[in-house]
Amino acid sequence: MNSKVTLKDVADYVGVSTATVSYVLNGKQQSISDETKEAILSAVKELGYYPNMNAKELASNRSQLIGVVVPQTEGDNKSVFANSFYGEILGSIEREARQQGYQVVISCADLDDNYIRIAYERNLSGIIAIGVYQDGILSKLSETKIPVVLIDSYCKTKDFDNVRIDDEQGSYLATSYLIRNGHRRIGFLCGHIQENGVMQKRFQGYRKALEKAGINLNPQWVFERKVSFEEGRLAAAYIAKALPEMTGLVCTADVMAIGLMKGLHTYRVTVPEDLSIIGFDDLEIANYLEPGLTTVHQAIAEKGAKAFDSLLNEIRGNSRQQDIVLPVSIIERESVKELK
Amino acid sequence: MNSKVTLKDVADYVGVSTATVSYVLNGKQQSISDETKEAILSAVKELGYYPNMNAKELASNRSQLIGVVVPQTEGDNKSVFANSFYGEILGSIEREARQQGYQVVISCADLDDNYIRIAYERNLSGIIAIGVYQDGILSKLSETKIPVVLIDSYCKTKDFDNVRIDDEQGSYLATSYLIRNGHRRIGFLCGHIQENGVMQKRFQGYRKALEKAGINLNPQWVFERKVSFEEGRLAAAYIAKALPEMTGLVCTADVMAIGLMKGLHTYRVTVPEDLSIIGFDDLEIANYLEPGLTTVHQAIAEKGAKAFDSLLNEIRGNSRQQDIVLPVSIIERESVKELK
DNA sequence: CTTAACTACTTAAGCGGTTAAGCTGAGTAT
DNA sequence: ATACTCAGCTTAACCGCTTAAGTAGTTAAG
Repeated sequence: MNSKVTLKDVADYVGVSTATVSYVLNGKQQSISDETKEAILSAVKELGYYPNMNAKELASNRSQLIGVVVPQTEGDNKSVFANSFYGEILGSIEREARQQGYQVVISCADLDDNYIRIAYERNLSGIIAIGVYQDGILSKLSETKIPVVLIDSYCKTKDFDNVRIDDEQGSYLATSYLIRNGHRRIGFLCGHIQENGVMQKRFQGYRKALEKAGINLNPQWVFERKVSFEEGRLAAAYIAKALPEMTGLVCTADVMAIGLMKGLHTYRVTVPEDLSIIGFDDLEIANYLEPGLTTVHQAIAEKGAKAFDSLLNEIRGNSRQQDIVLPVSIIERESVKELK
Repeated sequence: MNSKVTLKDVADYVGVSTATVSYVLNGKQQSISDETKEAILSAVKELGYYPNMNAKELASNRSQLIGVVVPQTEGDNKSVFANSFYGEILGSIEREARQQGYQVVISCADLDDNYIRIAYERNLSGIIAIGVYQDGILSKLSETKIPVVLIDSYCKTKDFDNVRIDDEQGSYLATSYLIRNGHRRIGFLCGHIQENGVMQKRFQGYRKALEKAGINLNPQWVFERKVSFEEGRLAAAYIAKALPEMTGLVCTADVMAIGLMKGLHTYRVTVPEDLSIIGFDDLEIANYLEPGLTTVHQAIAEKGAKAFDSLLNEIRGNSRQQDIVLPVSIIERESVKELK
């Protein structure tokens, strides 16, 4: 670990050229005698040589760096990583990347021109972007030819792989679950539908499930707010007013459902007696609430892992434009009551 | 954004040497006429030139990359980023870094030799490491001369800045709060004390507060477990047995307190009627539970921000070996009952 | 005995920047 | 007229590595 042992130092030490050392270290096609190989390898150990990645990447025009971009804010001013959903995705991407010898550079500042500049400057070999809903930036990204995989994105631009869950199905299952439990007057608490493709799909699922059961959708019972604990809590004021007529509610995010449950307490409405609630995401915390939150499960960590797999494929020049859809399922806990 | 516009391209376009362009772009001391400056700047725009960071860092031997290292696992097999405590710190570091033109490379694999290698290879200009309790690796890091700032670390090695809260004081406050509320038979649920400096300090605080109030510490009521929701839940079995004698409990992590509350439900013990609980960290979720979790607040995001500030100072060659201690305070919610 | 085909290397030209040192010509001092 | 200064550049070495192309020595084939 002595400062600055270079390839040249190793080469001199062994008495060969830097090219030979480079070939040995990178296992290229060149034929090198076993003696020389061993001599080089042990010199590397002895001298404590480590490659200079900048030089390596500059010379080879490849890089072992990938970027992960998350939205700047979701709901409030906190970093989105404070939301364990993003944290878990990030963690699983990093784990996969590390195993493959890649490092992860993060940015919590949305996918914007600034980020594209960085990706470009750093010669990132790939980008994973979470929750992008604007086509504009994607077409710019497309020009850079950097491999990109999106997570939970709904865009017209179809140049990229996309890993997501079946959002519509999730919402459909959630709504149907309430219906199966005897509910017919079911509300919907969600993020802003216009700006957010995920919310659009989930709204579709809700709509279709109602339709199939012959229930009219009541627009008064669709509550759009930002996605956060606090906004969920604040929604309680409006939702309480819809009671007792409304008996069930589909929430498109566990965080909103959790905030809501807290907020409802103020209005003395208890879950699930006065209102059945079903969440979405199955965050770890959902299992530790009282009552436990019945919710739509998605394999969060798997999303990250799958995204990295796809990215690696693209980096290696394989496949393109896949839409990878992970399954969802209902996790039954205690926040939904069966209506007789 | 056309592929590979280099400094040379800009220089040729304007009709000057690459040196001149470099001087203009980096604002160095060299005197350059305004005309030339403007010509270069507009050529940069026109051609869509972006520097190649690898080349830049190679030539200048500086880098705009910092590393953030978190422990591999805490409690269970999930990525620690799923714990919003770490997520929030990471987010705040990234925000600060971005504003200063730095990028953040993450690693969730503990601070180990492998990471030091990466730091070295990548020429990281600094490292922020969270929750390091082993001196061995720190002395190795010390040799590399890379600026390092630790967060929540308690190590003998005093070569580095350390940002933390007053853990002992936090625990002391928490315990005193229970005492002030009439509790005298107070338990302690914590992480493994031996392996974890933070837990040691918090245990001290608990001990001292009891001592000051003339209360004997009952070792039976000290529950050591891993720090996670699930381990908190599992602890309920043992803690329930200590009731009704024990009336209050200090938890050294909100996640444990939350898991515990869930677990206690199974044993039909209610909080705070049957047991008063005070947490530690003031995670966002603490405010959205029912009952709201009374807890020791720490400014999590600020920890990250302060750590980056310190790091930047060191990178710039200023100050060394500061111990930055952020304040703690009690947030009163509803999980503690006043005993008559 | 040539020639071809290997093996086991070396040479050297980059990759895209930085930066110390040098050069040039106009302006000023002597 | 001569020397000095200094603004405004240029030159070129270098950062540490990759890699196409070349070379020498051996062995096998014709």
